[in-house]
Order: sequence, then C-alpha cells, then structure tokens
Amino acid sequence: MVQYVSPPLDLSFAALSDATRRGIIDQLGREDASITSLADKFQMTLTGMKKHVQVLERAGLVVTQKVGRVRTCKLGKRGLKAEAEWIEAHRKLFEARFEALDDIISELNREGRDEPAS
Amino acid sequence: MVQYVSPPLDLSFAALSDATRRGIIDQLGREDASITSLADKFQMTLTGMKKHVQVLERAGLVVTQKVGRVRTCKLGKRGLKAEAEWIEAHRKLFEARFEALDDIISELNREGRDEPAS
DNA sequence: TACATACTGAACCATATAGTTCAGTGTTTA
DNA sequence: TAAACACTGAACTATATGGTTCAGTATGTA
Repeated sequence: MVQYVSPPLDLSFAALSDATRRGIIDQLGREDASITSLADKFQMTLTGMKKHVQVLERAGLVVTQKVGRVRTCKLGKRGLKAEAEWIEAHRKLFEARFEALDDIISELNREGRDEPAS
Repeated sequence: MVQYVSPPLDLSFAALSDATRRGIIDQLGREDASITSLADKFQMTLTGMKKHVQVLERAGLVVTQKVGRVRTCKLGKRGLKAEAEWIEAHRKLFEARFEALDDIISELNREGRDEPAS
C-alpha cells in the first residue's frame, strides 16, 4: 500500500479556515475542475483562485495535474483522516471535561459574569 | 436546552491551525489553567499566551473567567461538534469520489507527472 | 500564421498573526 | 502600607493571507 503522509495539521486546518476553500472542496466533491471554472464559480480572478488551490495543494487536500494548457484540480487521495482523528479525540476530551465539571460550571454561570459588555 | 451557537468555521479552523493552540486545548482537556501557567508550560510571554487564548475564545473553543487577579481558562461548552460534522461530511465526499474515479486516477498516475521537480 | 485561451509570476495593497517589550492597573499578601 | 503577582494594552517587528493588476508563456484552433 502506498503511504500518503499527511502534511502537518497546521496546513490543513489553515486551508479549511477559509470559506472559499471549503467551497472548492465541496465543488471538487462533485466533479474535477479547472482553475478557470473554479474562478468563474467563485467570482474571482484566475490568479486569486490559483493561490487558493495552491494552499489546498500544500495541505495535501487537493492534487492538480496540467494537461495541455488546462490544470485540472481534484480531491487529494489522503482525505481528511488525520483531521477527523484529531477532532474526534479532542471532542471526547471536551465531553469528558463536562461530565466531570458540570456542576462547577453551572455554579460559575450563576455567579456574576466577567466583562459584561465590552 | 441552551443553544450554543458556533462561531463560523473560519474562526475555529483558524484557531486549530496553530500547534500551540492545539496544545492549549490538549492541556485544558486535562485541567483548567490560568494564563500564567499556560505561558509557563508553552514557554511564552504572558502577553503572547493571552493572544492565543483570545483566538480560542473568539472561536468559542475556550471560555475564561477572571476571579481576583487570575483569569482561568477552560474548554468551551460548545465543543467541536460543528467542525466534526463538516469534516465527516466531506470525508465521505472524498471517499465517494475515489470509489467512482479509482481507475481514472490510477491511469493518470501512470501517465507522466506534471512539474517533476520544482 | 494569427488569435484566443489558460495559466503563471511578479508586484503591490490592506489586513491579520505570532511574537516581543514596556508600561501600566488591580489584587493579594507580608 | 509596601512589595509581589497576574494580567492588560499599546506599540512594534516580521511574516503570511487574500485579493488585485499587469505582463508574460504555452497551447489550441481557425
């Protein structure tokens, strides 16, 4: 089996922190697309779209291939496994914390709140 | 039931894109902590740590409360639900894409690669 | 060959991030 | 009351991001 080493979570979470890029992933989930078609769909210059695709590519979420003058973008094979694992592990952490501390938290909520209106 | 509206995914994914901040979440999963203790643990100035905590707070991942001169940080009640949902939904997208296109992809891999060594 | 298409790269802009130092303010404690 | 502690805010630095325009290069087509 080929190993798909995930680039650090820094890169993928940063890539996912932009709505346009999440939209690109959405779109590539439907069909592969050229830079031009993505730029049209997201109302952006070619150059701007190219940068977004590069961010996704550095994160390993998208792969591209140029054939002739067209660069085709598709979802990267490595997927979102590492990200899902981090999120799930820490989701459990959150939950465990609240089971243990539920009463303390509600007590804190009953007390006066810090910085009522900044 | 109280509704915990998640700040946009932009903010939470951006918050998670930094290793120090993921470490802070890790740490708060073990026990609540003051800014000072976190700053010590991550070898950073108080001011620097305060900024990280603010990023996590804006994303709704951490809540803080100041009592006396100590600001205590803990995991936010809203958890990572919205993020987990986005990731899971799109993980399926990735997989579905590869089931459909597995043969096409392996064909593309057999062809010459674009930009062999940049 | 000439034109259109699809991308690419450099340069620029405004804003954000990750960190710092320094000078406070407010709180505890001796 | 004085000193120590915990935080806060302003200001600064260097670098990244999200976008643009403009000037290419390479490819496809009439």
